[in-house]
Amino acid sequence: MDSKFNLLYKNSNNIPKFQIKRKPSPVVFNNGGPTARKKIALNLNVQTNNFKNKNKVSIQEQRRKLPIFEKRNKLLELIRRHNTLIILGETGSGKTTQIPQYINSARLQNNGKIGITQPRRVAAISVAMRVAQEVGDAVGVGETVGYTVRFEDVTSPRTKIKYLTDGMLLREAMVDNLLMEYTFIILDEAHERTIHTDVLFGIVKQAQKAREEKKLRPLKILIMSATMDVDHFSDYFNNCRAVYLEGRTYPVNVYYTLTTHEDYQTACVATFFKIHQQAPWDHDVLIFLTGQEEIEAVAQQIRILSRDPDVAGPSVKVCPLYASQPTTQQITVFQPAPENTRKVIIATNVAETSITISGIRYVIDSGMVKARTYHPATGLDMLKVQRISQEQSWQRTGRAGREAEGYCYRIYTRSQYEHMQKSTIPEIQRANLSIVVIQLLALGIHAASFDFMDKPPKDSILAAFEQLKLLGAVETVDSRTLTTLGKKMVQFPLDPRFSKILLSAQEYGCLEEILTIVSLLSGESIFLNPSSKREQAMTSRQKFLSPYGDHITLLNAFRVYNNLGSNSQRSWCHEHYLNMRNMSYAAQVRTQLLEVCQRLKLPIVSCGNDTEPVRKCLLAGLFMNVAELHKEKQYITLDKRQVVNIHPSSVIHGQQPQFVLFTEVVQTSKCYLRGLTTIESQWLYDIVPDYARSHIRFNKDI
DNA sequence: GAGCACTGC
Repeated sequence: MDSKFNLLYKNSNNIPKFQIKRKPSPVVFNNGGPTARKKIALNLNVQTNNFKNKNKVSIQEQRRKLPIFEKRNKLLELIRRHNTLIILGETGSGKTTQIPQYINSARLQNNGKIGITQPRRVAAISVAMRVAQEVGDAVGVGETVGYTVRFEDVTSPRTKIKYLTDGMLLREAMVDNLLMEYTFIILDEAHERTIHTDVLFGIVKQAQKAREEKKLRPLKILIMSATMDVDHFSDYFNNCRAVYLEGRTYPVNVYYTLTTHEDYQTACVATFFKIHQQAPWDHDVLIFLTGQEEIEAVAQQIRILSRDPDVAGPSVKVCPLYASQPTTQQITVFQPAPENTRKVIIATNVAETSITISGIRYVIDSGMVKARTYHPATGLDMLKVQRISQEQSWQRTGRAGREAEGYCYRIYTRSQYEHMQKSTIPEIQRANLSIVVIQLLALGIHAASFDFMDKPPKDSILAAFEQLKLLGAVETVDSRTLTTLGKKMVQFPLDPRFSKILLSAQEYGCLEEILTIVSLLSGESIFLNPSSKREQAMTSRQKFLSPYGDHITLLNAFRVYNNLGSNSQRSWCHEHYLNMRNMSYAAQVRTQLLEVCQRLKLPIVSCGNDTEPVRKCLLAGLFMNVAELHKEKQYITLDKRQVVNIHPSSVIHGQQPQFVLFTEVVQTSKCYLRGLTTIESQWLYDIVPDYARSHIRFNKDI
């Protein structure tokens, strides 16, 4: 079998050269003996397809069949007795959908509301819809059961069970830090440790205490999580009680490689074909890799090899899967493969939490992930391929055991596994904290004294304060309050630098233009660049190009789009290789930001075709993001004196203006500036004189 | 002349 497998590479001469770096050897795994067998527990993920009433069993019957049902009374008793409770639930335990209903029908919330947070919008919406159906409201979602996410509030004054994104609850907390609307707050998927959930931990804990002290209506807190890190959670919540709920998962046989494999991509391909030749055709395979380019390359490789006449096994349907993919392509992942065809999904970590696919019996785990890390010392974001954590590896493994006993092939040795970090570093410890710091200040809290479950690095907090001080949001780095400007900035759902830009627009008379640019920067890129049609894409968009840079180019494209009727927008986007989804998202953001501006009574004026006010205004918030030409094609940032390059995707690439402003720096193979606008150094002296004097002169002295 | 994981307000 192994020698046969080797043959298959000899005959395949069609493979693009960048894909196979060396001749692959077969990957050898341990035999997956009894010790490798482990029944694992996972979080509940939203699975809309599971909600379908397959066997015409009534909804109530389905509810009774959930593992959680038998524990209903015991759970209610515990919830009654404890003010804070941790609920650990395996996948399919039904905790997300059932517990709020149990509380509601037992009238535990005493005429108050139950708020249940989710890290993702789709989850909040789809769970709410399902629960509304279960509750049996004739009118459906928006009555007893509702949801609130950005751009959408489907609740009524009668809503008792409200699903919302964690970011949304955080916004609500900024209006009322005691969260008086709720008698129950359920923080679901707490193990994911999103930056919002982490801040909410401290907020709800504080609200509970404050309400008790002020003899107000008590706040009950439930923390729901997959089975990890229990002690850590419990320690933080004053040693509160934790209960465990069984789920519905199947055993997964786990295999490790016997030797290390640096070329994990090729090892994944080799392992796939090993499985492919043995497993029944209807057992689908899920491969975890790190990024778009890598996924497309491996997909291509598998397609080519599977057509090789020497390869045994059924046909193969290859489905790449990553978040930035057009939705139409993502849909194919959910469609079952035709008869006698095996489906192989090659995915990033979207498939770990956000997207659940049925039919997976095999998982191949590269053990790698691409992650973003913020470095406070340089202010740079770095995107790096690194090893996953042990928790993450079990999350991936669990994807094979959703419907039946499964298999997981780990492209790393047992010893490598044992050397992995136990948990993924929480986002709050590796992110730029300026938003968190300003939001906490809006609540009168200094981030350095906030009760975090895991404290972010001191340097990150300090860097955030220094940035806020430069922007004029705080007086000093010790401030516990915001300036008048800071209070306005925090109204916007934006990075403080962008809020500052919006608030400066009045001075330059260009709020119309700035609203558009900031909205476009809030979402993903509107430019499509299919590798096969790159030339056409570039020429079709030629007319939007501005010599002043990427921001003005974005503005030009949006202006045309926005003046079109809604029925011609789609085809126009298609013609110009623009992403319609991201374009209309930006339009939605723009509407929201416009509302905030109107609330703040900012005059909505336009500067017409003059770009100078727009560029100056951008500089008012992004003055710490300026680079000066240093030598041939090389720039140096004024702020931290980093050597940087213009990213080739920029419209400025190829030109060498003396000074540029940028929206972000990302380090990949080099340090690249992305999102550029040309500026005059004199503007810096006019807008931020102190900053300009200290930084420009300093740079010249080198 | 490179190529960016994933969320969210």
